[in-house]
Amino acid sequence: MQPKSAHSARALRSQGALAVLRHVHAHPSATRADVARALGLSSGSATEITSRLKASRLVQETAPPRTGGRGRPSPALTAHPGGPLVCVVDISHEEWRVACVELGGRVVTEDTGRHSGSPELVGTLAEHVAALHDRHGRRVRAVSVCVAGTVSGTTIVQASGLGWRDVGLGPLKPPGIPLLVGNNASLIGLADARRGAGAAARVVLHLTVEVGVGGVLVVEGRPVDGATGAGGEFGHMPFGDPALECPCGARGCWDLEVDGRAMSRALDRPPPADPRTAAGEIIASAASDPRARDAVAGAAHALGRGMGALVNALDPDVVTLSGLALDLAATAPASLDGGYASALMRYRRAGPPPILRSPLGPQGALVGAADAAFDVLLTEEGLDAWSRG
Amino acid sequence: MQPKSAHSARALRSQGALAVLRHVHAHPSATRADVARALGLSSGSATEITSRLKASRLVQETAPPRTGGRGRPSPALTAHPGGPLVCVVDISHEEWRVACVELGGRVVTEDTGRHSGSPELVGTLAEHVAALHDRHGRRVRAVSVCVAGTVSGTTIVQASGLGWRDVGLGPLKPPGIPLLVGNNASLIGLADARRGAGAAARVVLHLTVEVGVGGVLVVEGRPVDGATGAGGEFGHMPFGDPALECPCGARGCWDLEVDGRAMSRALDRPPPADPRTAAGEIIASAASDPRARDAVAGAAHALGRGMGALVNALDPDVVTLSGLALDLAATAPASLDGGYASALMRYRRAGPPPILRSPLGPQGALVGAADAAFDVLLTEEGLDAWSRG
DNA sequence: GGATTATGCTCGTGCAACGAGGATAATCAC
DNA sequence: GTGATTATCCTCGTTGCACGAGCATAATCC
Repeated sequence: MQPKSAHSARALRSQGALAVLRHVHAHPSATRADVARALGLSSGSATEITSRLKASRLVQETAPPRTGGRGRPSPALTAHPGGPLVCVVDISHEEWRVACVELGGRVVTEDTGRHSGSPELVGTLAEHVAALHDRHGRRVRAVSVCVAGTVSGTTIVQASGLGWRDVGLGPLKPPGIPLLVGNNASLIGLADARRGAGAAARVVLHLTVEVGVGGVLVVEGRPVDGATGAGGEFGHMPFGDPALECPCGARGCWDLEVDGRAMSRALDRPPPADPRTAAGEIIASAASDPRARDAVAGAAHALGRGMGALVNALDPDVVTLSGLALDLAATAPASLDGGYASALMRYRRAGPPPILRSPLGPQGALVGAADAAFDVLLTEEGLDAWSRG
Repeated sequence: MQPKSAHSARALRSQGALAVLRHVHAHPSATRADVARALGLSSGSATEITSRLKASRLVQETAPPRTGGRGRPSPALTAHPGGPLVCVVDISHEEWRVACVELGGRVVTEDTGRHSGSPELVGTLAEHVAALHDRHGRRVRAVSVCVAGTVSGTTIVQASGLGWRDVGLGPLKPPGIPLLVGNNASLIGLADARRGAGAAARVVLHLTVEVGVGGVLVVEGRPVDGATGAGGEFGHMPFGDPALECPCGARGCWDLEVDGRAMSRALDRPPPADPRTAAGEIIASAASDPRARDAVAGAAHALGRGMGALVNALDPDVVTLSGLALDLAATAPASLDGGYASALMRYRRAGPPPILRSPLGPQGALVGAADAAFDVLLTEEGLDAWSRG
């Protein structure tokens, strides 16, 4: 399908404003002069566009940040205090978070709590979302959910860590605003590719290990997340032992080779109820216990092998890691590199894509989810809708 | 990396023309009214834009195609007879082709020949390209090469079918115009996703089998071909037997499970010198020979399994097939489907992405290579360069 | 406190597209 | 044939966005 260039006069009209707004979102510390330079705008245009954006309650100009440089200081463009907000919901392992994020990615409000894994959590979260919607009204423009599991559209089709299957998140959607649902690995990857270790690269492959392995390919800042948002479920490629059946229903999934389940198996332990915690313990004990060290090395090797396979297939500029993958890489770097090299096509071995560590912490997924939502809002239609109100 | 919106007044100015030109390229039979409707242009704008494009020798308006419909007939927009051309070079198995393709994808001239597999072929092809460049002068705006092998930038790093390794295609580049090199599977996939079986889908996974298996993921008409153009080398993911070493240097490559080498192995035959031909013969003999039928079924099953794994990871709307994959699917459909279903995550099995047959024949790669080049030409810079001449 | 440097604002200009209204070119019905 | 119908095309005045030159402004440097 050829990209249908949505062309119209209206599209042209808002393009300058849109470009500025996107830049402000991507570079929260940018000054007005920075933006003008980056976008190739004349100072006259910058004046006009920013005044329009200010009038629309989208950005504000704050006092110059006193850089100590010469010349007239340039005001910083930041999110307007009455500007659009994204409500981000994070459903992970044993915790949930509901936050409001403004343009630029700053978290404005955040609620957290623990949960037992019951799908009734969805109702609780819906109440939190509704409360935020009531409080901020029209300012809340989208709800973006980040889930530790496989998603398809707005449904969680499988979440090994939570024990959920086919849980619809429709109840989280307030009427009239979009609901987005994404896998946490994909969203961390998105944030990392844009604002973290992958920021300088055009094609970023991000991988994360928690329960199983996931990730995403990000090309020029756009996540390659497939038809339903399930793209990036690399953990269910059969890089592993064909004799092992995965909860997903397939066999030999890579998932089963790299996480707490794999390491427990290598130690002849029963499958852990909580693979995430088990993995953390085994990795921690690797410093003193040779058997644990071997188990970690095995997982790191399997991670490296799959990484090499994905590099062969997807040809990224860099590979970035987060979650337990960072611990595996730190604890057994030689095994990871060995597995990586062994799986790469020969021609790649001389200069393989570097493996970088994501600097984003646990907030990464939140920022990614907000970014995904702002991608929808920072469009001609999104701006139109905002201005009409 | 956030997409750096190349914003400028000049960008705005050419947008309408660009949108029209892209539409004409994607829909060669479109009338002027079609284009205006598809792009949401007023008839006044359409008049202005087309007259500008005609003046720039980019399109011409031909006599209305007498559809027999009511109302005033609308002229058809087609490539200008003095418009830009792309020189396409196809290096495949035992043949080469050098063609000129105009806007819209029509092949204007075509030379073909056979070759022995010697890398000296590059020099011969360079002469053909140079001859076309002399003949058409400035009209030739790009050279786009389609290779049956793994490419990185403008170098063929490995071509099992040709026996080449690290062959640079720089000599094919006339000075001052861009040289693009792509893998034939990726380019067939691009053409198929835009103009073939995948035209209606947003996310298309294309797979082709010749010697080994290759393909590409195409999202909204854009190929996901990685940092160096090597994206889509799915054949070198370890879905196969870890004991087998691939010419690429890795082990267990999927490549080795689905082509003539795999089927010969299943028949206890020695590795064929020409796996493509061997595969054709074995598939042909499957009608009468049960052992051949089993060998074909094995390859089809392996193809299906890998396809399922890729669907898990990439989440396409549809999967399209070309090359020998079509023959495998036709000869052993149950094995293909069985392998596919077995590798899919359970939640996908109820409604898996449909497997479609590519209607594009051997011209597919040519069209894909031309499309890839026109993607570069149908940009603000490309149009600027054309107009300046 | 003046020189330097960098940025912001004003204002006239230009371009691309819009939209309404009339002109044009085919088919259809009789 | 001839008029009705349908669909498209062209003309022209208007609009909105951005440009760019010139001047105004606000910091640091010496």
